[in-house]
Amino acid sequence: MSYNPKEIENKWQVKWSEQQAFEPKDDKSLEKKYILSMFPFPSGRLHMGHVRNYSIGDAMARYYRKQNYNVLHPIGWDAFGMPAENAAIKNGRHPKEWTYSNIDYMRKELKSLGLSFSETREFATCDELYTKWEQEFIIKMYEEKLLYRESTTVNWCNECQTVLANEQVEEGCCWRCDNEVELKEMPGYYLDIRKYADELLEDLKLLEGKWPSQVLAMQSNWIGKSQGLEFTFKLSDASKEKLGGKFEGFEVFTTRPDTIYGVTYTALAPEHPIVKELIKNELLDADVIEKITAISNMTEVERAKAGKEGFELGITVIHPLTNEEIPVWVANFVLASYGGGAVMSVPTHDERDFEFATQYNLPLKYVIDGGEEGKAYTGDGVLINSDEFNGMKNSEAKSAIIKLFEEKNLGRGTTNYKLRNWGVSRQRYWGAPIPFVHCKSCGLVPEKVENLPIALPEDVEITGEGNPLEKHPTWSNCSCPKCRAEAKRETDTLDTFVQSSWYQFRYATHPDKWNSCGIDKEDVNYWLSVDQYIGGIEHAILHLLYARFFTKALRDIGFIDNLKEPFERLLTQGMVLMDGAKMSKSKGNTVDPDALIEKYGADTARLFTLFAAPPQKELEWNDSAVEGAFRFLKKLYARKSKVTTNELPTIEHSSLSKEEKLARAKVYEALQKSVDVYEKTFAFNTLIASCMEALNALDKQDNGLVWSEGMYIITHLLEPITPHICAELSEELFSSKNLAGKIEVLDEVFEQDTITLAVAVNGKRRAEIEVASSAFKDEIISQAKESVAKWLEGKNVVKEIVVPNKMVNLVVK
RNA sequence: GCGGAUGUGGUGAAAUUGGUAUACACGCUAGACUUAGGAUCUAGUGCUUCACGGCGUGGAGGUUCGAGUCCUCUCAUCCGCACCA
Repeated sequence: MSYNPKEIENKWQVKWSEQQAFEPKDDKSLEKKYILSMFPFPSGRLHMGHVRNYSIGDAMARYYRKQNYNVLHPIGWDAFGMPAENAAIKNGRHPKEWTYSNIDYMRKELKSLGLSFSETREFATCDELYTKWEQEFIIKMYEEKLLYRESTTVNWCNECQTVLANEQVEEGCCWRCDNEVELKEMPGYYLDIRKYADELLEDLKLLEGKWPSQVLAMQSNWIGKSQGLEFTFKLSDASKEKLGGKFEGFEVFTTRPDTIYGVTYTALAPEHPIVKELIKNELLDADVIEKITAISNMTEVERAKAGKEGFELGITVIHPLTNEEIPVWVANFVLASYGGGAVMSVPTHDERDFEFATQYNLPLKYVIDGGEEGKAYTGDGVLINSDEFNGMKNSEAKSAIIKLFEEKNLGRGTTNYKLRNWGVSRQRYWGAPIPFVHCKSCGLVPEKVENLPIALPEDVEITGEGNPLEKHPTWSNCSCPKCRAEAKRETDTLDTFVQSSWYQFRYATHPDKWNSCGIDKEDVNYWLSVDQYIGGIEHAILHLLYARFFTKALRDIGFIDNLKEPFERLLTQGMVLMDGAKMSKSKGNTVDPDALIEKYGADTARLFTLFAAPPQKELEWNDSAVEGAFRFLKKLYARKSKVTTNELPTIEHSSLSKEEKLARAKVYEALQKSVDVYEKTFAFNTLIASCMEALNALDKQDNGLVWSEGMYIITHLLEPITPHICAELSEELFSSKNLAGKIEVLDEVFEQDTITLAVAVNGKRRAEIEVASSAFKDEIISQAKESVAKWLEGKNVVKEIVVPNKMVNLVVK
């Protein structure tokens, strides 16, 4: 009978499901492995990226399960989010119905790939039971002051009609719909991730060598720690008066306190309170007010593209050291959200300040020696024009000047981060409701924990205009949990990234406890951290930063014990490409996993995915290479007729022919390689190649015992990659004995009677010799010389190098 | 501009500590079997040369008996961040 993947795969998928073969065991004394592939968004159908992600994770999970580890390999659904609402708008389907029916379909697709997921630990993040516990965490975070509500400038996507977190803005555009993001002032809820900035940065060190360096670098840049001086510029008396006495001055931050004597102007962000005050009281020319307002209404991208623009505000501040009067400007490049929204400008030693100063003819004052006139000098040097600090190296002056500020109580050394707090409010329906109530007398009040979950109303109208929860006639009506007066429920929902920040703990929590707690500490102590996490690089900052933060926050508010990092090791898989471009529906260059499985079977799909490229690299799709993978499995299946015994045979190696010995050596080479591949390098492509080599070598001989041993080991090795065909062959040929436990490597198979050595003259390969493996160095050298006599004529051999088992190099003159 | 990576046949890619560069697969060429083949099998396949040979891991140097691998410089491509004071 020839290879029939459909029949085999169906048989085993049913069998595994019946046997509950992939459920983790409750016994906590067992050694565990937690293998996690990032869970999918239930978009409707699997794509090849999913197939790759889950094939990699499944190979690891199956490998460890076979080594008798207690393996947790769960799957679930990252189920809230915009696309569900878009489907509602487009096709009139309810987001909930759309989501759960997608899940049902995709669950079948996953099953058809033969993935060894736990079935009992599956959940969707839109399950009310999941929402319930998440809301409890949110309330606790509010009580512990990790969550707060404030009104500030936010990123607004008008297409999605919602606020976005900083991390969700890519080059000034919405991560979902690519619309340009606007800045808008509005209230929202924030998680204080900045409180953890330093820990998040420090703990990246724990992940070195375990996470891709690229991801570590990206996170480190994103956190963006910098050290410097923070101080207040006091307003001149006249300016104070002009502002009605409402401001004493404003704070600035600089990483270059050594250049402080070179300050010739200061600049404020258009959103700065002082600027707003000037506009409010019409203390600026009407056309200037108009222009500043125009800047305020620009998107970030527009501002960046616009080039530098600024206006003198007609107020001045006093330099804290020189007491000089310094003009204050407003400038479009000053960010409201960093360093207090104000900068001290030193055009002589900062490129950006220089450009602005040149444009508006502002004065220059050089304070570090070494540059040229008419240019900004950003290098190191000795201070000039800086009073008592003249002659000091600028690297030393940095700390000396900070010290002076601190002594005179003018300012302080401080650390600043680019990282901004995580805005988690979304003005959308399909998300977890933020469990708060607005009461006229009590203000913002968290819902009582016993009332959770605050569930979404089912009867909503989703039009894409405005917030469906806000427009719902009755849902937001409630009573205040504190005073019982009539109150209004919060209609914002949580960012979907909140759900994916703690799902790794939910999987680890035994399903029997899912009703009684969100996270079980003991279960988490046993299963976490995740031994191997696998997913796309696109989450390098977003999800992976949030999940790290959430882990630390949940620890600090008492929901988990002393866990530092959730993901011990991270593998970021490369994209699946077709014709050099990412597969996408709009480009029409997709491969449908269902069709692929229908034509070749899951094993071929999995084999090709792991064979075509190492997992970390991009994978270029190639239809005929898929055929090649299929051909190999057909061949493997056909060779079952060669097997003559149903167990691992004992073979007397020395009595074998050359071909038989070579075949055994190839088989054991693959076995030897497998540990490294499955546990360290994940270069499944090389393991598969070794198995192909082994099968090719077996084909060159016809010893039944050698064949039996070979098939026994090859099906053992490939089982994590192509589980169905291997399970089938193992059952039929070896009563599945080869799929339990380890197989020991036999060193004797690598021993050979003769060795082939390359002979090089002056490093250039000239000949090959065959010597007895017992041969002494002298014998080898004389034989080598003979083989390359032609190149030695008339020359002196000055050095002879023998590399054992490899080559001989003769150095001649 | 800053940060991270990657450059090896026609293609996807291999290559412990520096030790026979191109394993494995695709593609291609030729042949066999076939009514036929997008099936299967066999052989060949880095470039160059009639040949001996020469040249070959982006480029240029260097260290070494020996470099894809180590060092210096350089070029190209990809990814991320980007007026962060």
